[in-house]
Amino acid sequence: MISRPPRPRERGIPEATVARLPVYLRALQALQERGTATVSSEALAGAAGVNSAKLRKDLSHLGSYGTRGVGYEVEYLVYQISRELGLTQDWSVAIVGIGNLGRALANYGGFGTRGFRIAALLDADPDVVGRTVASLSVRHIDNLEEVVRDKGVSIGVIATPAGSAQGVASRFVEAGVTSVLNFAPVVLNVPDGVDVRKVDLSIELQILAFHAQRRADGDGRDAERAGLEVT
Amino acid sequence: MISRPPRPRERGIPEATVARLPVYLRALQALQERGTATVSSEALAGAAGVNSAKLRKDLSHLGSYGTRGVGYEVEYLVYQISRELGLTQDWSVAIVGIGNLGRALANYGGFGTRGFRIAALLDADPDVVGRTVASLSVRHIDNLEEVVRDKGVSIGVIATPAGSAQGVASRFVEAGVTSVLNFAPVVLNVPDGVDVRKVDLSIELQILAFHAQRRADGDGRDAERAGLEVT
DNA sequence: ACGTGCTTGTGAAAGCACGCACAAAGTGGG
DNA sequence: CCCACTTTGTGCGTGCTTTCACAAGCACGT
Ligand SMILES: NC(=O)c1ccc[n+]([C@@H]2O[C@H](COP(=O)([O-])OP(=O)(O)OC[C@H]3O[C@@H](n4cnc5c(N)ncnc54)[C@H](O)[C@@H]3O)[C@@H](O)[C@H]2O)c1
Ligand SMILES: NC(=O)c1ccc[n+]([C@@H]2O[C@H](COP(=O)([O-])OP(=O)(O)OC[C@H]3O[C@@H](n4cnc5c(N)ncnc54)[C@H](O)[C@@H]3O)[C@@H](O)[C@H]2O)c1
Repeated sequence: MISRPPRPRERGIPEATVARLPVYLRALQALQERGTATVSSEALAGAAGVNSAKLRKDLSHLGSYGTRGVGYEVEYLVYQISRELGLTQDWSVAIVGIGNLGRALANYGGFGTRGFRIAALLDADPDVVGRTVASLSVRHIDNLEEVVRDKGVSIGVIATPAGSAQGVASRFVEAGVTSVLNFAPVVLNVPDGVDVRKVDLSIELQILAFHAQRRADGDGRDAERAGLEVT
Repeated sequence: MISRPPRPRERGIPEATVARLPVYLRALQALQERGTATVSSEALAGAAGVNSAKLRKDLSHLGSYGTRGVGYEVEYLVYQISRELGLTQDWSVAIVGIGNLGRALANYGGFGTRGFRIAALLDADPDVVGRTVASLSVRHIDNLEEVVRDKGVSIGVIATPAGSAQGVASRFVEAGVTSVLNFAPVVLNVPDGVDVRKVDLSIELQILAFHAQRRADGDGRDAERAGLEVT
């Protein structure tokens, strides 16, 4: 009865699950490179640093891709997760702010391997504009709209100082970019329908400091509320 | 195996709150620089990009530091949050892996202003060891234990390639470092009591891609399921 | 054909997190 | 001194997340 009409249209994957899928994907790709054909939820959960029940529930949101008594076929699962995450298509990325961080990002080779193509680098500094970074010539920020259009940029990365970030974000939005990754330590204001994620190293350090202090405080006695763990 | 019957349910600020305190702190410091003396939960919440009820509840975990009818005294609140986060003391940070990213981190000035002092840079590459980066001479990774001891390092930052990250993490732990910030795209295995946080740019991009794809899929018709927001 | 053993997929329970809405508490004017 | 107004602190309902625990499903050997 249950024919095999693949049900890829499961709307509504929990946000928490979405955030873990990339982790599973990476673990699966590592297994794949090692030639592993199938993997159990227990083993994959171990590699991803999560509880196995959570892993199974997460995967169940994509469909029933496992085989009871056996586990999951690695290659098939890699494909399914990639498809769900939208990695079967290419995404064009523009980085604005080619300073310390922007250069590091541009030179990082780990993006291209996962469907993300760095299409353009932009900066406001005349000394930086025109220089070649990671085989790309840095364009002036004034060309943002043109670059977005011509290169089909769909993801904008902001690596400018905090003071310039909101302006850059607004221009991205104006140009039609609806996905933004922000490294500047400011809260960006964007209209509905635009997805902004931030990476803030200072905040990470402060969270670590909080836990470290707590550990030091309640020392000796009940220091067990200590570590979160793993990643 | 590790069952923990006794629930350590004592003094506890929710994890979600801890993650937002640094955001409030930054907003408060911006107000402080502008000379603002007091601020309402509504105004501060706006600056931090959160709901005002959430802000008030978060702050209530630290104590009753507001005045009804008036708001919060900026300076006092800055102090209280700083103290809670452990920023009234200095934290010594060591960065391992002085490549693209490690150099950007070392050159970033935004840490020192918040109680974090970059105390040492370490690398394994003979070409990198001995060079001066951000006024620090890069030490060889073999000196990790010595450096941790002599500089009182309490936070370790890992910016090495993925393959080296676990080894570096283990050495950090062995040397007594219980807080680790990991940029390498691997799940680190550490003993209980060690706090690891990860920053993974690829994951952020993949989450953006997921939402972007969803937006593109259900276009035109019900595109309202669209953007989150965050910052 | 059928039992054995292993692993998935998922109800159900428990725990968190969020945000509304409002009483309590403080300010300032009259 | 009292009243009108403002803003905090929080009780409570709602929905999301995590985890447990186990029936159902599949492979394989007999
Ligand atoms: N470097 C790090 O490790 C690090 C760590 C945490 C956060 N950050 C944040 O990342 C951002 C960048 O850091 P950085 O160290 O690379 O800074 P940086 O000063 O080295 O580089 C900033 C670059 O942005 C360019 N720029 C400034 N205004 C611009 C505009 N309006 N349009 C286009 N380009 C503009 C500048 O010309 C410069 O090249 C900052 O917001 C910083 O707070 C950096
Ligand atoms: N550059 C980026 O923007 C970026 C973005 C996302 C993730 N990452 C991750 O950050 C890490 C570093 O990236 P990168 O671009 O700086 O790489 P990189 O190759 O430029 O630098 C890595 C450095 O680590 C050193 N190293 C290697 N093994 C070591 C060891 N065992 N002990 C000490 N040092 C060692 C190398 O000598 C090198 O200097 C990688 O894991 C990468 O995946 C980087």
